[in-house]
Amino acid sequence: MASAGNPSKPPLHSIAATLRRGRQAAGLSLTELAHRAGIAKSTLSQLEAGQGNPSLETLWALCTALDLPFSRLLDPPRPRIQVIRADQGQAVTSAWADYRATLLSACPPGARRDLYRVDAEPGTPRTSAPHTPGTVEHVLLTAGRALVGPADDPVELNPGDYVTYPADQPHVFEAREPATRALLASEYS
Amino acid sequence: MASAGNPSKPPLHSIAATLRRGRQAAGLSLTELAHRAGIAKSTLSQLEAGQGNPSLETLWALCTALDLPFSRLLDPPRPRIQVIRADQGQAVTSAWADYRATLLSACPPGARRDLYRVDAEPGTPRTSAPHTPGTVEHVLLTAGRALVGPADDPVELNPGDYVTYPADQPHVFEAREPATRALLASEYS
DNA sequence: GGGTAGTGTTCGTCAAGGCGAACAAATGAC
DNA sequence: GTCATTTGTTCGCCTTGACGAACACTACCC
Repeated sequence: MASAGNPSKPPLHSIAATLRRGRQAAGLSLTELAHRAGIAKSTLSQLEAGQGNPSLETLWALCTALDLPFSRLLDPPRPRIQVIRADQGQAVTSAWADYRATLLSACPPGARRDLYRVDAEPGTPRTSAPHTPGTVEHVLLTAGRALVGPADDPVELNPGDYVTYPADQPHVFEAREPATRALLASEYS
Repeated sequence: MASAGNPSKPPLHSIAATLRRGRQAAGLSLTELAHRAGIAKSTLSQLEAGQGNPSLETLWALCTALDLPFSRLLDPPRPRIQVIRADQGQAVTSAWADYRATLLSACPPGARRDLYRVDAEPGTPRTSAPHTPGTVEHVLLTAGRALVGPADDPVELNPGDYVTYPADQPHVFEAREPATRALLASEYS
């Protein structure tokens, strides 16, 4: 069968765009980033122009300098904040058993989602500094009550409620009742 | 200033191991894979030996030939069934607020996780046919009680308990109390 | 105006990666 | 046993990526 010629080209332009966005988000000049990464700025310039065929060392140096996970090199754009209340969302029901599954969020290609269980008590709200660019958080409240979301526009959640929001900006988790619990998925890639 | 010298090296040996495992899993000889990927077998040989500094084109060609997502190049092995009870797991606590986050599962590179909310009632258990190979499910029980996991070895869960198990084999979700709820993450790629 | 300190670009040089042939080592057919 | 065939390795040649200087350009200060 021999699929000898493989015409698939590496997504150079995606990588170029990712690098440029990453660099600008970090507030670095091309010269500065090249210096930190230990590569020539000419190399970086060509890369951001979507030209060439960079070596692993070059890509890796840029990733570490930008504090980007390597797998983040080829990625898409952004999402926004969204709430699905406990009684909302389109559910998939089972024909045989009394079972309802509601799709809260399909995972975007290439993304990674770490899963956390959160236990919080009323008092000082927990405010998080912005994570790396592109990070999105998902919260499903399982018990209690909480104010969750972007620091400047949080959402009140009751048990069963779900919210997703960009986490590359300041965000907050404030328990409103004792023994508040949630599942938190941090999506970052 | 000037973090000029960046001593961090690309994980060449991880990539080498991944490539070798991928190739052997596909049942390909070094010659055959090199031919399919359109690269010289000498190049591939050196790569699997953990030497050199491959170019993006080379790595990309190998990924497409092996049908591996690019981000999967530097990855560890596989998971199995695991339970983290409500009071278990190592938590990250906040210095200021009464907030505890427990990492349940870090997402493997290249994987995708769809998030579902499940509502189930006692009665006939819901049994699922095996999903595509490599699929893993994560369940965090939020209310009620349930028997969850591989059909031949399910686990009893109480609120706050977490379980993960391979879903490319028959598995079950059986509510043991009315108004049983859970978050289900389906990890499949 | 000139001078300076930034920006990101283009160019010539050099080292290094990729290629293909030649190689050794293991296996199977006869 | 010999002859094939396939395995993965090593080697010389050539292409090419990375480097660094020189470049054009802008902004700001004096």
